[in-house]
Amino acid sequence: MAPASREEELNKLAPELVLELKEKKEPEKGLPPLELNEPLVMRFAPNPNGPPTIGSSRGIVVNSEYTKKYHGKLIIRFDDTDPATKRPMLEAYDWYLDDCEWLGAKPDEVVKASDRIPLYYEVAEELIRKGGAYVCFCEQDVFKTLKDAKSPCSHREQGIEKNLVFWEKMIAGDYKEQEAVLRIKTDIAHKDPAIRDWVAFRIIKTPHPRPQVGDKYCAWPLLDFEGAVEDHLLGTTLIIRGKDLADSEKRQRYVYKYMGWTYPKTMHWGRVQIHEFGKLSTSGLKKAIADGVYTGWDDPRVPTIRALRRRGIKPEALRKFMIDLGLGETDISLSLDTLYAENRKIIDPVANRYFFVWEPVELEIEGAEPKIAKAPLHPSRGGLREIPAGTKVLVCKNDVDILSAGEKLRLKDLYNIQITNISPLTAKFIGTDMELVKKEKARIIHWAPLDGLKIRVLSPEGEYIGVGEKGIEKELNKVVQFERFGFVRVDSVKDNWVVAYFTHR
RNA sequence: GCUCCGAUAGUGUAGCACGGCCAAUCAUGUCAGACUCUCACUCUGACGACUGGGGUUCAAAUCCCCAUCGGAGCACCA
Repeated sequence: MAPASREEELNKLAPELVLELKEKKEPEKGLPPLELNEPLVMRFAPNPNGPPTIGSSRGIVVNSEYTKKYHGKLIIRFDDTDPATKRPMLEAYDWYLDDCEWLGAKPDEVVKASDRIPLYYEVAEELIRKGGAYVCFCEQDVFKTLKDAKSPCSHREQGIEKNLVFWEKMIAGDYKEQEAVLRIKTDIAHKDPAIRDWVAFRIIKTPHPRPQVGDKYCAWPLLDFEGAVEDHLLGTTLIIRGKDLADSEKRQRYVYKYMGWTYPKTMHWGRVQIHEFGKLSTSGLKKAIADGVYTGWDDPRVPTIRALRRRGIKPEALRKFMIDLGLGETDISLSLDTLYAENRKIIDPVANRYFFVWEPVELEIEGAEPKIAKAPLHPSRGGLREIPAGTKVLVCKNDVDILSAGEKLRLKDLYNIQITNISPLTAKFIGTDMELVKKEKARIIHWAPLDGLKIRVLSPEGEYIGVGEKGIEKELNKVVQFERFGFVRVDSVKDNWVVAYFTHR
């Protein structure tokens, strides 16, 4: 039976079933719905060792989307507990807050772990008293060998009193780096080696970059401990984290069990790799910027939110892009095309159009009088721009390269010409009507006046230098479309030069 | 070596907890056409996927097992 007639038949027999059929087909768009039996509290927890990247934006957007949707609370927590190897950048704290706000994800609460070290010390001490943690003096490789053999080290059962003494000495700074750590007692024979007696605190004598903290502490918690305590203290009810941190939950649950706390719900997502940027770590970027490979954290070739902003990507586009990715545990490798398509839908209706000629070539037109072209600022909204054309104009080298003598062309919004010579490039005026384009299918190219504005466009693929029509300088900080080139954001105007950042085609 | 995940079109995603509504959704992409004084936008159409093999079942993308492939953890990084 054909589906149509089947439905008809069913309609006769049981109309209510047809309705049900239609209803169930409607899919839930975007993020999966949450089943909540308590108020939602979520946190986004970056290490501010660089500015937020496109990857960070996924965390920011998804957390904020859920807390908005379910009237929850959004916390940003800076996990800045490593003053040495992943040293925080002082400026990055504000960059995060700024980019969050730009993304429409202003947090309800901001917490810096480096302000809260004493709280972690309290929990550590309690854990020691409960017999859930011990100070270990084993060298790293010695402990690893024991751990791999599922054997406890001699410090594991040294007793609570001793541990308390050692711990006091640890936080007092009596030990050197590498000399002692505080371990959480889990199950030394756990089948998963990643879980066995993990380190909660180590000694770092490098001062913290924040002047408020400086050299106040030399026993610093590791992520698993700091995160475990904070998630409880902050009342987090749902954690979304990367799959790479999935084992954290198994480790942290030991702390929660000792302390009698309830572990939050968790969700995970896979790694994201972006075709256009490849594998770039924050530390790798930092080095490349220091080496002068990139001009800074907002260089258009760099995968930071700041760079995207500078290029004219709108926050709504980035949000939608990230939400549509959903919450898969699969590692994904994606292209920014979808983001660009999303952004284009937003900017196309509002971006004014201008001519920009890159790699300009002079074209002399015989028989034409100087004229002022009147071109629409936008194809469907009102407004005209005026572009003066002399007996010479500039055209793109790309267009010239495929030209042959005798060819007829339309200079957009100006008039028709016929090429008389390629080098030097000359043409003659052959009229103004559109018949040429309509009937003879002549190509239409854009152009720029000889005395136009000098323009530099910075794009991920490199730099374009050329000339654009006057008026572009009035679009500072706006996104416009350079016709037949693409969208750009006008970044600066000075000394007769306009610098624009390429958005996308 | 040990331990965890995951696998739907080029890309991303829906469907998978409760097997039949799936001849598999949506977006993006590509191609073709329409519109247009832009190679933009918009519109129309086409293309394109359940990793493989077994099993359970009347029925499997969905449940089970194995294989393959991919990712991650086993740090005094986050």
